Amino acid sequence: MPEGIRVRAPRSDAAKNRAALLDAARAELNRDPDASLDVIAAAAGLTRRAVYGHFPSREALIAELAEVGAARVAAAVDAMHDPDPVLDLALVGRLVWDDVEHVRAMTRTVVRGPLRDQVLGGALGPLHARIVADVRLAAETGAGRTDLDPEVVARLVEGAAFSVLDESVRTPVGRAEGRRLVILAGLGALGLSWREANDVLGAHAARLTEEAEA
Amino acid sequence: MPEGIRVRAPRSDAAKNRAALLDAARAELNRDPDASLDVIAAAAGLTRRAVYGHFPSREALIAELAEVGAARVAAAVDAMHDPDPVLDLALVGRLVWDDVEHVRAMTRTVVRGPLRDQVLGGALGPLHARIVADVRLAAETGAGRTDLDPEVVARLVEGAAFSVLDESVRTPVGRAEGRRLVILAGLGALGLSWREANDVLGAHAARLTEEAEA
DNA sequence: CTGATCTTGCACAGGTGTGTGCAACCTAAG
DNA sequence: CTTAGGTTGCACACACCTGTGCAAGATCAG
Repeated sequence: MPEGIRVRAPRSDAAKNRAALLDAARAELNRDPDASLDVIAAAAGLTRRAVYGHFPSREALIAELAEVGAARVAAAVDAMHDPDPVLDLALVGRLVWDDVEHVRAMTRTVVRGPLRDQVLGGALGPLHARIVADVRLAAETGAGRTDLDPEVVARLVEGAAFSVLDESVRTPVGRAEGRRLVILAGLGALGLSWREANDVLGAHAARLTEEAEA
Repeated sequence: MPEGIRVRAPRSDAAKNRAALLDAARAELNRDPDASLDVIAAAAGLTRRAVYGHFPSREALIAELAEVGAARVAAAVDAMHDPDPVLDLALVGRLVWDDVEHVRAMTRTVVRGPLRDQVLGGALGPLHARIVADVRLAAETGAGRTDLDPEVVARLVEGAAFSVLDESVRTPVGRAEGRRLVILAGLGALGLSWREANDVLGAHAARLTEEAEA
């Protein structure tokens, strides 16, 4: 929606600075969820005042940050599927973790904060739907639990992932260990025994735990 | 430690107002974790200024609130034990839930906030130790998972309980349903399959899911 | 009733944060 | 080079919070 009559193209450094602001915000909010615009702008090599040339408010900045991140996750997860619901769930766990692992604290604050519904209901809506579908299919197949509503189970699965996120923020957890924990915790919430969960892990090591080829 | 020479007993309404402040704080912080002293004092029928007659600072108020709550939970949990680690874990889940169910949001903010370590390492330290012991014993018995460090499993079990707490804050969950969810989620994190978890629930319904006799 | 205990109401100091306005100043586009 | 696009640095207004001081009033103990 081009509203004003541009007599000249926007300067190229504008977009660059905007991106720098988003990057800086991601990094700073990853360290301190309540980082002020001042420190974010400084980290981007700009002034607080300049931020308002790119974003109407602090909230708008963070919201865009969250949406970009959510879109990234959604894209990463959409790139791989499996017909087996249990394996698919494990796969989702791995993909999400890989994409989020380096911005754990930031993810945590978004997912625990007021942006939660906006993000989970927005770009990540399809992901939730996929989890619910997997849970339901697993239940019908006999692999997953049938004692709880699939919607609730999906929430517990997601909650288990968030628990791992919490744990990984408190005590350092490596990338590989994080993957394993997310998958095991998720399958546990789905109703698998720990042996079954490990069987899944072992039977599909290539897709679940091994590093992607460079 | 009686520091000043009291020529007269303290007024009886002082203690009452102090308790009212704690109650109001519990209620208000249950609605808004960042409730100001102003609204808390008002809810207690007092002025913000009067608060400082009872507590040296806002932080001290909240800290005392958290410690009182933690002590309550610790006492409730200490009143009942079982030698079977799996059943004991389920029992702990039930007892904690019953004690916390009516202050879910408040509990959530304490447990997710900076007071976490102070509380979990303080009055609730023994509870964590008990969970770790149960997890370890369950692993040795063959009932619980052995693929993860007991300390990590304990964290996952606690995390599962917190997930249920989150879920119950978002969508209303009855007292009985909460109990069931906490236990099932906890045993799932321990490594039981959903059928095994339900078997435990069924075999000990009296102690796990039924209301205590009045 | 008397007086210590508590509460009130107001004021103030100090802090932190967001959002705006504006003149001066760089810097890239043409 | 010219000029619009972008940034700076300063100013201010505003909101909100905590913590304190102090005089005046209310309230309970003895």
